Amino acid sequence: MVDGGVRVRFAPSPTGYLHIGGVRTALYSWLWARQNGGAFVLRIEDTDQERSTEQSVNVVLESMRWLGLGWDEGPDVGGPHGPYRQSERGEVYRDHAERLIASGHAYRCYATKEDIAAARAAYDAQGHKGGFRFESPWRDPATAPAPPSADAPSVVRFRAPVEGSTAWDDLVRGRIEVRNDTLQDAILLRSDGLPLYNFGCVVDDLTMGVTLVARGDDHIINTPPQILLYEALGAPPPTFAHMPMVLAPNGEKLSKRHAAVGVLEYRDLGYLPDALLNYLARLGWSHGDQEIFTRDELVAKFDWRHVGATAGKYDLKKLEYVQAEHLRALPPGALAAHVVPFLAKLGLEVSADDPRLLAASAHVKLRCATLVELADGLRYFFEPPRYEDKPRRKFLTPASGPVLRGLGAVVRDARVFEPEALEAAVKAWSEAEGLKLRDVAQPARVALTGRAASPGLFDVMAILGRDETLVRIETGAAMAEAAPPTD
RNA sequence: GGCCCCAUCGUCUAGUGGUUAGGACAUCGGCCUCUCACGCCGGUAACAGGGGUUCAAAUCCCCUUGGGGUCACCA
Repeated sequence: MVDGGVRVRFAPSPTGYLHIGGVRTALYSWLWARQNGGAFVLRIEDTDQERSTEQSVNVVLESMRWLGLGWDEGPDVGGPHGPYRQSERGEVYRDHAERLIASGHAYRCYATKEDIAAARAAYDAQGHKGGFRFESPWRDPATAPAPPSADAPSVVRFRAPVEGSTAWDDLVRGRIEVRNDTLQDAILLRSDGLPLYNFGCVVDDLTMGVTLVARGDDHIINTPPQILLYEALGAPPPTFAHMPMVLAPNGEKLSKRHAAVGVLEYRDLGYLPDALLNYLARLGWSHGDQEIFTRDELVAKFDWRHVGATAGKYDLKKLEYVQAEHLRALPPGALAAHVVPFLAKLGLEVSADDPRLLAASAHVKLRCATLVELADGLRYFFEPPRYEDKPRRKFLTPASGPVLRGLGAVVRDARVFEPEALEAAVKAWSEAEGLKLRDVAQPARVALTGRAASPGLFDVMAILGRDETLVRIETGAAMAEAAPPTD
């Protein structure tokens, strides 16, 4: 043990994007560390040189930063137990492997992959229904043959006990017990000297003083051999929490085929990190009937007792709902700041403190969920309307020409250019003209926004201002008058 | 197949022996209304099946069924 506090780690392997399912593991770990004033450690498990890339490491770091899941120790910030990339910890693994060999808990095995395949084939040929367990000739020192040659490649294997059983109290599943005779003599160090997952993981968690290991339940099967390794190294194992997986809506393993699974995709789609985290937190954990949580609430209220054991299906609709709630809860200034980059993508250079942006966002945010949608709904406040074909043909007809002209006059003469006053003036005028408000409002809406749906007409006018409003009504009237007659 | 895990509305879940089985998303009605939303009101909808234990079981135990994980010199 390195010190007394809570130490939790997130240990992704950099093989592409940071998966949404992995984020939930990271989140629960992070919440636990923050709630307890402990340390959150980020470790890169890159011993699979086939699949790990430097670019992927950057994706992981960038994803975690965007999510706001800050780490106290990790590959870039360092820390007292580094390095934090497994590829740089070869010495630590070799030391521990030597210790295990010296204490009799491990041995060198010279069997080749071919030897093992042959043993398996022979076993199967005897009509067994499974349960193959490779018996290395080097397991028993009394009968072990000499190495095939002086420089023969070898792996280091764990001398796993065959008697008894191994058990632990899982934080989310309770007690789990497995008979030791179902375990293999796992390879600790490959012939190239690199550690295999179960060994690297244990050595790192041990030397980094990790007190709680939270991971997906596909690792339940790895836990007994890991506990045995802790025992062989004379150290108490950490607490384990195996969380259920995140499945696709159809029950399959969630993958690219079902939805965006890379965290950064959600950033580009216009989701808020806090919303994504909120959704993920609630997928598998609950706090009574509460659905919407701020980040601080999550830190304060998270508990392992209410983490469920059932696999959850990823529900985009619910995510969207949670996202919409967070979007609406954002203070005007923060909302504006978030949407500015998305406006820029549309070619609109708008300042985050632009009064029109602040005002318009307050209305548009009630009609969308993501920042991409928000930016789209904001467009016509910052550029001339793009008149959509369908609403234009339906509402900017010759008959609405005079209506728009009349409306223009009312707007031009309005004493106070504010929503309530405008509404009162327009209603009074339309009643006097014998027009229903909707027969005025729809053509006006299309003239003003180019669309059939928008925030309240008078709010739009007020935000646009008198001059711009008049220009657009004029434009709309002209379009209406030039339109082919309807029958 | 062996080993391990899981099982409440379509989905996420509340529920820790006694509840009209609650909430949220989705869905379907209605209200509001200048459109679209928001909001509000209401409806449909679940304890996988079978045995036990108990005065009493969604809750505890067993079996069945169904789903999932894992059986690598991947993680």
